[in-house]
Formats: sequence, C-alpha cells, structure tokens
Amino acid sequence: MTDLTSVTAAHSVVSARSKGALTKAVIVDQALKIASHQGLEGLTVGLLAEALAMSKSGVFAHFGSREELQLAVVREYYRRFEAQVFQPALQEPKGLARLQKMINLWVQTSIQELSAGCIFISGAVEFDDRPGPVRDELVRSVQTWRAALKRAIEQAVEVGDLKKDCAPEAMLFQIYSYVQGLHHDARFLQISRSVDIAAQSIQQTIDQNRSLRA
Amino acid sequence: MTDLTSVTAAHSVVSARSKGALTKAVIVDQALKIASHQGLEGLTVGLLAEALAMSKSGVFAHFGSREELQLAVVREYYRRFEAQVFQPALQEPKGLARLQKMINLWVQTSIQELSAGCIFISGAVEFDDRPGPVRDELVRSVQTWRAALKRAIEQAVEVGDLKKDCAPEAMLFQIYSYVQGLHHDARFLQISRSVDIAAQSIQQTIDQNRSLRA
DNA sequence: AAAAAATACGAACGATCGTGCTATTATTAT
DNA sequence: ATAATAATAGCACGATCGTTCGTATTTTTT
Repeated sequence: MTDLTSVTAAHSVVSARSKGALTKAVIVDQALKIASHQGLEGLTVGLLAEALAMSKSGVFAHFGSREELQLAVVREYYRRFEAQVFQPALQEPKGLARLQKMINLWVQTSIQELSAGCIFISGAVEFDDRPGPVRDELVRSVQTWRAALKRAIEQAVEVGDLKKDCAPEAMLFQIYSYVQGLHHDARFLQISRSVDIAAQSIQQTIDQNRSLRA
Repeated sequence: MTDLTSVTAAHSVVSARSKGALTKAVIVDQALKIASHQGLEGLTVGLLAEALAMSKSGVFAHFGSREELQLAVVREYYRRFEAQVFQPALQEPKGLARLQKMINLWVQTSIQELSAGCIFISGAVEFDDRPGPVRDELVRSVQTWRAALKRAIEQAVEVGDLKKDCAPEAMLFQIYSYVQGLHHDARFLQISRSVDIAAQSIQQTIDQNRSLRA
C-alpha cells in the first residue's frame, strides 16, 4: 500500500524524541487523514480529538490555533510528498526517465484505494478565494512541486529526450490538468476507467514532445 | 459583462409572479454569488441574510433547510449554465463549430473578471467525499453537461469534422481537464497567462483529432 | 374594505465552532 | 527520589451554525 497518509507516517512518529513531539506526530497524522477526506476546512479540532480519543484542549494545546494545525498538515503533506514522490524520482537519471517516474509516483499516490484525495488539489479549490497563511503555504508547496516538474521537463529537453521546441509551460499545464481531471473523474464522478484515460492522455502529451532520434 | 451570477439573474427575478417567488429569486441570486466565492459549503444562512439585509429566519423560511438552499443554488446555476452556454451553442451547426462554441462559452463564463469560480468544479472537490442530495444534484448536472460535450464531439465525427478514430471519451477528458487546470492556475496560482495556455491546449487537442479533408 | 393567506421578523433552542483558563497528571532533569 | 517541566483533561466563554416557533406585517383574494 502506497499511501501518503500511512506509509511515511512511521518516520515522523519514530523520529520524535520527546513524548510531546510523538503525540503531536500522531495528531498530525490523523489530521492528515481527515483533511484528505473532509478537506482542510472540514478538519475540525473536535472531530480530530474524537478520532484520537483525546480532549479537545489536549489536541489544541499542541498548535495554539486551528490555523497552525492546518499549516502543520500542509507542511507534513508536503514533507511526505517530497519523500515519496520527488526524492525517489531523483534516483532516475535526468531526462524522460526521471520525468516519467515523477509523474507515475504522483498519480499513484494521488489516487489511493482509500480514495483519500490530494490536499494540493483539494486545497487549491478550498483556498483560491481565502487569503491567509494556509493559502500561502499551499501555494508555496504547489509552486515548488510544479517547479520541480518543469525542471524535469527542461532537463529532458537538455538531455535530448524531448524536442528542442517543446514548450515546458504548456506541457506542465497539460500534465497537471490531467492529474486534476483524474482526481475529478475518479473521486467525484467515480469513473473507474479514468485512471487509464488519464495515463493515456499524459503519455500522449509526452509523446508529442518527444524528440525523434533513436 | 458575461457572468452567470448577474446577467441571467434578471430572468428569474422578472419571471417571478408572486412577491414570495420574487424575493426567493433574489435570495438565490445572492446565494449564487456567495457560493461562487466561498463554495457551497461556505454558503451560510446568516451570511446570506446579512448580505440581503434580511433576517435569518426570513431567508430560511423560503427553503426549509440549508440543504434545500444549496440544492436551489445548484439548480439555478445549472439553469443559467444551460441558458448561457449550452443553448446558444445550439445555434451553431452540428460539428466542430458547435463544439468550439460550447467550449468558448464555457471558458468565458467559467473564469469571470470577478474571479467567481465555476460551481461545478468547486462543488466537485467539496462534495467528492460527502454523500447526499447536493452531491447527487451536482453529479447529475456535471454528467449532463459532459454528455452534451461528448455528444457534440460525436456529432463532429459524424459530420466529418473530426477523425473517424478519434476517441470522444479521451477528448472529453482532456478538454474538461484543461478547464479545471485553467480554474486552478488562474484562481489559485493567479497565473494570468494561463488563459492563453489553456486555450492553446484545448485547440491542440481539437487539432489532433481534426480530420484531414478540406 | 374585510378576510384569508403568505411572508418576514425576533427571540431562542441545542450543537458545535475555536479558544482561553485552571488543575491534574505524566514525563523529564537533577 | 525529588524537583522542575511538559502534557493532557475539564470546564466554560462567546460566536456562529441550522432550525423552530409565535407574532406582526404585508400581500393577495374575496
């Protein structure tokens, strides 16, 4: 099972030193699960406390404010995203291989069997009209991830895997849109074959920009 | 100004017969505006009443429940969507012209200068994990709209504007994804040139499936 | 104009929201 | 083991949520 809300969780919990940091990690882990389903706005202190069999104030004390809790969730999600999607892809050599790996890992972890959604995508809709630190953190995370994707595309051009005249921004837009579309069709419309259609569309975009040599 | 939350509003208000139906139309109109910004979940009775300079109970009485209010908003949005996007496109002859018209009107009304978002898109994220009548109504609306798009694609194939072997489902996925991507980039990331990139990507998808004759 | 019906308001409800306090535990450091 | 510290629970607060109800005011019908 590859799931951002469970696999990488062990790390934060294990790496905790004091008791406080440990329970905080457990809380954030649970908060992440809730936010993946109910959204960051649906994540409430009372609900979280109940799921943890803790008191509201006990949970709350670890963050000081609900906003700080939301921020902790976004940061943790980004941390896991980096560890699970971005870092492993760096093992692959620069070029198309790395780009493909990034996309594959992204798609894999975006749509889980638990149907836990990607917070970057749901958060984008929730906070597109709601200014504040949470929005800023979300934008920062998404921008970083998109910059990494774009960089991978550009490197694929440099290496010669992709066409010299390929427009990285357009490619990025299309691929990012497809993952959103996959999210939409799989989670909202519950179209099961959307995974295949999305994968095929992504491949199509890559193929269009692939250089013709070898 | 082409705006689903204002232009077509006149119709519902004017066509109202009794005083009750009239104010109800005004309420729904305002509710639509709020929901376009705060989302259907962010639409609250108190907020709505305040915006209308009415009492909470006065507003509430028109619907009987918050859920019914949300449903009224979804239905009204669909009604305007149909009147403003779908119906005008039927003026165009079957084929690529009609399809293009549908897409153009959709993109135009989806992203407004007021940055009021499309409820079909924001609602999909809000309700992808929240069962109930509102979700059902949203799914129904979106499915209807997607069926219309798909039908337009198929007709374009029949007429000979699009290739015989073009996969309508894949085209639909790509185009729908691009509009989502446009929403995301324009509203959340505030990338202004995303309108052009999206339009270009949509055109690209169409061109790929265009038949080669004439 | 009077009667009937529809509509809006005001106040209040229980629930839940985020957030403080205070006390009591449980964990660390000495 | 004892002292210092950190973590959790309990309780209560003001605000807001959706909702109900009784009353006053319009609007509509007769």
